[in-house]
Amino acid sequence: MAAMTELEKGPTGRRRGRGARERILSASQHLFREQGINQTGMDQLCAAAQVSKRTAYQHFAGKDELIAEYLQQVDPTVMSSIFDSQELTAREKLLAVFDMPPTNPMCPYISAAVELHDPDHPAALYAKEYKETVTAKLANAAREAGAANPEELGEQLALLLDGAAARTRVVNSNAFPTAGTIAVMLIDSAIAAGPSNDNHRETVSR
Amino acid sequence: MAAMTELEKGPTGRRRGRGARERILSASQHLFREQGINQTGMDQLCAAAQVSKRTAYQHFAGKDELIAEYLQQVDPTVMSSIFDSQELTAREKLLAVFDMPPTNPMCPYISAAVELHDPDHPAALYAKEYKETVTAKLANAAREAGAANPEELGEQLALLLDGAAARTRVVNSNAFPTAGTIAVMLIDSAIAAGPSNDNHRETVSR
DNA sequence: TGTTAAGTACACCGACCTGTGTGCATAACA
DNA sequence: TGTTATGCACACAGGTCGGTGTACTTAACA
Repeated sequence: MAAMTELEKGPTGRRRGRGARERILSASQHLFREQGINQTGMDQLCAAAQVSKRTAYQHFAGKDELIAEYLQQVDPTVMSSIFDSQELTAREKLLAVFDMPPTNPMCPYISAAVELHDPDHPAALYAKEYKETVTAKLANAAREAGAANPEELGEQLALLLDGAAARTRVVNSNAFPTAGTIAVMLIDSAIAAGPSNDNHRETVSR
Repeated sequence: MAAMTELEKGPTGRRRGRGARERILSASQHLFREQGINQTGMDQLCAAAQVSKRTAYQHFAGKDELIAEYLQQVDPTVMSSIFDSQELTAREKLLAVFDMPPTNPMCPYISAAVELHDPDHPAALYAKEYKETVTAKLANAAREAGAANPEELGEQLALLLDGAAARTRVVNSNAFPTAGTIAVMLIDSAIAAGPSNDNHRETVSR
């Protein structure tokens, strides 16, 4: 509602104008997540961003392009607060991803892929790319933690994440704790099986 | 394409008319799954079902009602071919659910919940109900298999299922084998921990 | 054969959607 | 201060959507 961020008057500093683009993307974060992409019209979005429709279409070639940029702005660093943390051990990183939510309605990447329903849509391609990046980061942390098969563990944990997100949406209870429980089992089992002999942490493998 | 079922001329036997309702629901199974619910208009659906639009709206109060009935017809028995099987042990039942797909694009229940985006939509309520039924059946089979905590194992396996479905959609590779691998671990671990002492099969708990 | 329920053909409505065209205001920078 | 990119207000085009009204044919059953 009245919590329309603080850039209402625009940052006044970007380039020349009054930062309409930022407001549009900011509004899309709210509306696309809370109402869905298809349920949010450009008129409503422009009104919420306090931007004229004409301006919106000067910044974005069309709604599809806006959707793609919206999705890219959801988490541009791909959970770097977890994976680039200096304070967490690799094992703690693997578990931290299950403590993030309850984000709003659901993982925006799955939502976008389902709502757009076109695997070739730029946003759908980015969603896939994002998921693959997360999986790779999980695999890296798994390797660092000394897992027997880091790629496999990464894929498994990624699946748990997606399962928790999807299930939380359909059924109406937080499924992340359950996913976390399974994750602990998988991680401990994989680490117990070990990579062979040596270190279990501080093996920065890349 | 030309594979428009076999009831083109209608079953000729139902009640009086020519079975338009069945054709509509049959067409919705194809179109809603392959194109999505929002992307499928009533005009297209009626054309595919070879039914006049007027007739469609005499059978269904509106698109929402049609969606709900479509979803209820996807799997009315809730995987009874697995759970009511006489030939499968309880443990085999728990694993069999991961061998079903690759169904078309994705679990229709998750799709519906995401696409409709209204938790109170009749179809969304049914999706939730369906998922809860599956979870309960998994828990039953888990108890029958002698799992330490059947409810927990049921919830865990259900989460794996949803994760595999969602992930298969976003990333573009079949995630069910990975889910199955995790399932084996969880099941064996839960059974090893045992309910206490007695039987590991043929305990028809309901 | 006649009655009646079921289905048909097709034009049409209002709402909403993405996207434009145009003329005007204004903030930023030189 | 003047220039120019940036943004605004607003009407409107063209399309699609869900849903309806009307007058008709046809299939089922008595």
